[in-house]
Amino acid sequence: MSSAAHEADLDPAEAARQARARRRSAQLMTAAARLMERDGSHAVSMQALAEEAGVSVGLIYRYFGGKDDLLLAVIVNVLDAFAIRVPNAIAAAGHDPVDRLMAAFRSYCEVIDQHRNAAVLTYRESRSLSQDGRQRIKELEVQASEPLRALLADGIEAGVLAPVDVELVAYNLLLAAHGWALKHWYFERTFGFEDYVTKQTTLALNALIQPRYRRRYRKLLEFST
Amino acid sequence: MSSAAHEADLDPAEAARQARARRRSAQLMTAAARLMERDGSHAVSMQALAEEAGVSVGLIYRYFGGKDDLLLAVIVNVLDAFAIRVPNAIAAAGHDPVDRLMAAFRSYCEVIDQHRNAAVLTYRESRSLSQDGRQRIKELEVQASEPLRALLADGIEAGVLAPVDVELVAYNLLLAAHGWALKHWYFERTFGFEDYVTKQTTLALNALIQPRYRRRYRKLLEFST
Amino acid sequence: MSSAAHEADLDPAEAARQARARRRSAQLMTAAARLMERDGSHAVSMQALAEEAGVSVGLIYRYFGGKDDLLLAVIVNVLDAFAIRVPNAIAAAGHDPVDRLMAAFRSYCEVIDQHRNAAVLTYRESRSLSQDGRQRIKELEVQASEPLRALLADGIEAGVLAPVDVELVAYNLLLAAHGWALKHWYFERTFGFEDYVTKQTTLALNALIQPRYRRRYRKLLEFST
Amino acid sequence: MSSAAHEADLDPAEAARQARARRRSAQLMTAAARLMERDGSHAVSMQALAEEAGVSVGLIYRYFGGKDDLLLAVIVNVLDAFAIRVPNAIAAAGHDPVDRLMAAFRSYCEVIDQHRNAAVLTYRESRSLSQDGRQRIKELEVQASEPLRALLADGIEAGVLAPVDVELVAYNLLLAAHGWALKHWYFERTFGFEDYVTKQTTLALNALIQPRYRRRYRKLLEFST
DNA sequence: AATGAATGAGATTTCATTCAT
DNA sequence: AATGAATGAAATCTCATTCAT
Repeated sequence: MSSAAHEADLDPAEAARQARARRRSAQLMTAAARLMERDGSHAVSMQALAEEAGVSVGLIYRYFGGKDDLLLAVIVNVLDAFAIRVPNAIAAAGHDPVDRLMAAFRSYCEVIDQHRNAAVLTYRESRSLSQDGRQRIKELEVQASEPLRALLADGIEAGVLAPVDVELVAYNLLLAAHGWALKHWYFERTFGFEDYVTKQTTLALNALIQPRYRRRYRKLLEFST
Repeated sequence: MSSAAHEADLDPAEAARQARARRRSAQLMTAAARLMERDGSHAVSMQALAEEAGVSVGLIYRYFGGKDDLLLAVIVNVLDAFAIRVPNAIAAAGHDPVDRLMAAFRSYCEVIDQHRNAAVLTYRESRSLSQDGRQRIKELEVQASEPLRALLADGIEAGVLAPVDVELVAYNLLLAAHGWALKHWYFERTFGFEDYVTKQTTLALNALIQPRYRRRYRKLLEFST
Repeated sequence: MSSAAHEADLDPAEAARQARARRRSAQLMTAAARLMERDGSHAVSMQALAEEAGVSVGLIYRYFGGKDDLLLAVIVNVLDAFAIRVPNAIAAAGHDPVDRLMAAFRSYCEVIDQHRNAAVLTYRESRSLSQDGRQRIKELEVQASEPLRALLADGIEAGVLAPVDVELVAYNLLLAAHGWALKHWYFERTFGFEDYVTKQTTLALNALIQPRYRRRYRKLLEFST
Repeated sequence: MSSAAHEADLDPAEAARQARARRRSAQLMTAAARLMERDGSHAVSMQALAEEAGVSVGLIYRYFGGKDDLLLAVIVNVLDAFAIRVPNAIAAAGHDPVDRLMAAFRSYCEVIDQHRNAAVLTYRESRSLSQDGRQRIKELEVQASEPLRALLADGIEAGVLAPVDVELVAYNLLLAAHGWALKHWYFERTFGFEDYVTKQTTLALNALIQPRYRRRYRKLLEFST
C-alpha cells in the first residue's frame, strides 16, 4: 500500500494502456490515409474507414473527435515527421553547404515517400479542415520548411550558391519533393525513387551553384542519361 | 427535321439563344470555381451555387448534368485554355528555342493566373470525378503539356539545353506554373505575377542552359535582387 | 412594368406561397405535438414525424431548423394562443372582477383543451430545449400569466377577494388549467371539460372570495353533486 | 439451497455486502436523479452518470438492469417514500380531520422537498418508461394518493368539509405539492418551504371548510401578509 | 466487485436531384 | 426558360450495452 507500490502498480498498467492507445491511433491514421488518398476524404465514409481499419465506427470516436479531426491528425503526423527527420539528416551530412542541402532535400523526399498517401492529403484536403486546423497546418508547414531556407541562405552567404530568392527556391524544392507523391503513379513506371531524387537534385544544383564553383561539384552537376 | 431546317432555325433567334446559353454556362462555371476553390467542391451545395450565380437550383440542371459534370466542365475549361493559348504564344515567340520555351512557360502561368480558382481544382478535386472524367482530364493534361516536352526536346537536340530528362523537367515547369495558384495567397504579398514568372524562368534557365550558351543568354541568367 | 403592376404580380403569388407555408408549418406542428405527447419528444424520430405528417424527412428542415426548433415552435404556439385568447375573453366578460377572473380561467382551460397534446410538452420537454429556447419560453409563460395576476390584484384591491398571495394563486390556477391536460386520460372518464372547469372554478372562488361577498356570489360557491 | 442455508450465509459477511450494495444503489440513484432532473433523462448518458457517481459504466449494470430500470428505480423510490412517510404523519396528527389533512399535505410536500430532483422526473419522464414500468408507477401513484382521498371523505362525512369532488381535490393537493418541485427555482426567491406549505394550506382550507366551521378554524383561515 | 474498451444500431441532418408549375 | 418545394438516400455521430480482464 506504499506509494512506491502504487507507482509500481500504476506504471505498467498505464503504460500498457497508452501503448495500446498509440497503436490504435496509428492503425486508424494509416487506414484513413490510405482510403482518403485513394478516394478523397469526402468520398470515404466512417463506415468504410472502420472496415478498413478492422474496428467498429464507434471506436474511431474514442480516438479522434470526428472525421475532420482524424484528417487533421493524419496531416499533422506527416509534418511532424519532417520536423524530426530533416534536422537529423542535415546534422549527419557534415559541413559542406551543398552536401547539407542535398541531404535535406533527400530527407524531405524520403518522408514523403514513406507517407505517400498522407502527403498528398496536405495539398488536396486542406479546404476540408476547420479554420483552426488550417492555421495549425500552415504553421507546421512553415516550420517544416525552415531548414531549407536556412541552408539556402547559408550557401548564398558562403558564395557557393547564386543569390536566388530563398523563399521561392525553398518552395520549389518542397513542390519537387511533394511531386513524387502527387505523380507517383506516373513516375513509378519511368524511374524509381532514387532516380527521382538524384535527377531533381542535379537540376536544382545546376540552377543554384555559382559558375565558379561548378568545377568543384562537377560530379553532382552531370545529367545522367 | 432536316439539318437544313435546323440551320434555318439557327439564324434569327437561335443565335441569341445560344449566346445566352454560353453566358449562363460561363456564369455558372465562374461561380462554381470561386466557391469550390474557397471551400472545396464537397462543401459547396447546389443551393449555395445557385445563390452565388443568382439563379435557381433547377436551372443548373438545364446546363450541366449535375454537380460532378459541372466540376468536370470547370476543370476542362482550364485545360482547354492551355490548348488554345500556349501554342499561340509559342508561335508568336519566334524561332529561338529559349525564347519559345520562355514564352510557353509564361503562357502556362498566365492561363493559371486567369483561372486561378479553377486551376487549383485540377489538383484538389480530381478524386471527386468519375472514372471517365478522370481519364479525360488526364488525357487533356498530357495534351496540354505536350508543347513543353516538344520545346525541351528541341532545345536539347539543338545543343542549347542540357540533356535533361524531358518528362521530369516538363513536370517541374508545370508544377511551378501551378505553384502560382497553389500558394498565391502567400506569394502575392512578397511579389507579383511578373516577378514570379521572371524568377522562375531565371531559375529554370540556369538549370537548363548548357554552359557554352550561358554567355549568349547572359541577361536571362542573372538573378535579380 | 410599373411598380403597381409588380406589386399586383407579386402579391397573389407570394401570398399563396406564404399561405401554403403556414399550412405546412401547422401540419408539421400538429403531427409533432401528437407524437411527442404520446411518446416523449426523444422517443419520436424525425422519420416517424415525417410519416405522421405525410411528408418526407427533408421537408421538415425547410420549415424548422431541426427537432429542437420544431419542439420549441410547438410550445411557443400554445403560449401565443394564451396571449391572444385570454385578453379577448376577459374583455368580453364585462366589469365584475369575479366574472372576469372566471372568464380568464376558463379561457386558459379552453386553450389547453384545444392544444392538449402540445400543452403537456411545456411541462415535460422544457429540458430538451436550448438555453435560448428555455429563456424564451419562460418569458412567454410569465407574459401569458400576467392577466391572471392583474385580475387577482384588482379583485383584492376592490375588496372582493381575500388578500392572498397573487403569485401563488396565479400559479395554482395555471396548474389547475394544465392539470386538465396532464390527467386528461383520467378525468375524461369521470367528467367532461365543462365539469372540470366548473368544479375548479367553484373551488377557487370558495378559497378566494371574502366572506362578506359570499352571499352575492352564492350561486358560484355551491358545490354541485 | 434451502432458505436456512441462505440465512446462514447472510450473517457474517453477507450483511456487510448488502449494506454496501444498498449504499451503491442509493449513490447511483442520487446521481441519476440530479443529472436527469437537470438535463432530462435522455440527455444524460450512462458515461456521464458513471462519472457523476464516481464509478465505471459497467458497475451500473451490476445494480440496475439498464438506463430505463435506473430511471424507474429513482421514481419508485419517491413513491415509496410517500407510502411510508404520509401514513406515519397522519397517525401522529391526532384525531381532528382538519389537522390530519394538514399533516398529510405537509408530509407530501416534505417528501417532495427531500426528493426534489427525483420528484419532477415523475411528471417529466414517465413517457420514457416501458409499458410495465408506467403501469407500476400509476398504481403506486394511486396508492400514494389514497390517504388524501380517505381524509377528504372523512372530513366531508363529518360535515367539516364542504361536499367537494374528492378525486379532484386530492389531485389538486398533489399538484400543489409537486408544484413546489416544479417551480422551485421560482418560489425559492420569493419564499421558503414553510411559507409555501402554509400558504397552500390556508388556501385549501378556505376552499374546503364549511362556513359553519370557519370560526373554529379561524386561525388557519387567515391569509398572512 | 470493478473497469473501460469495444460494439453497432439508430438518430439527426444534409443535399443532389426531380418535377409540377 | 426558370423556379423552388419536395424527396429520400446516405453520411456523421452518439450512446446503451457487453465482456474480457
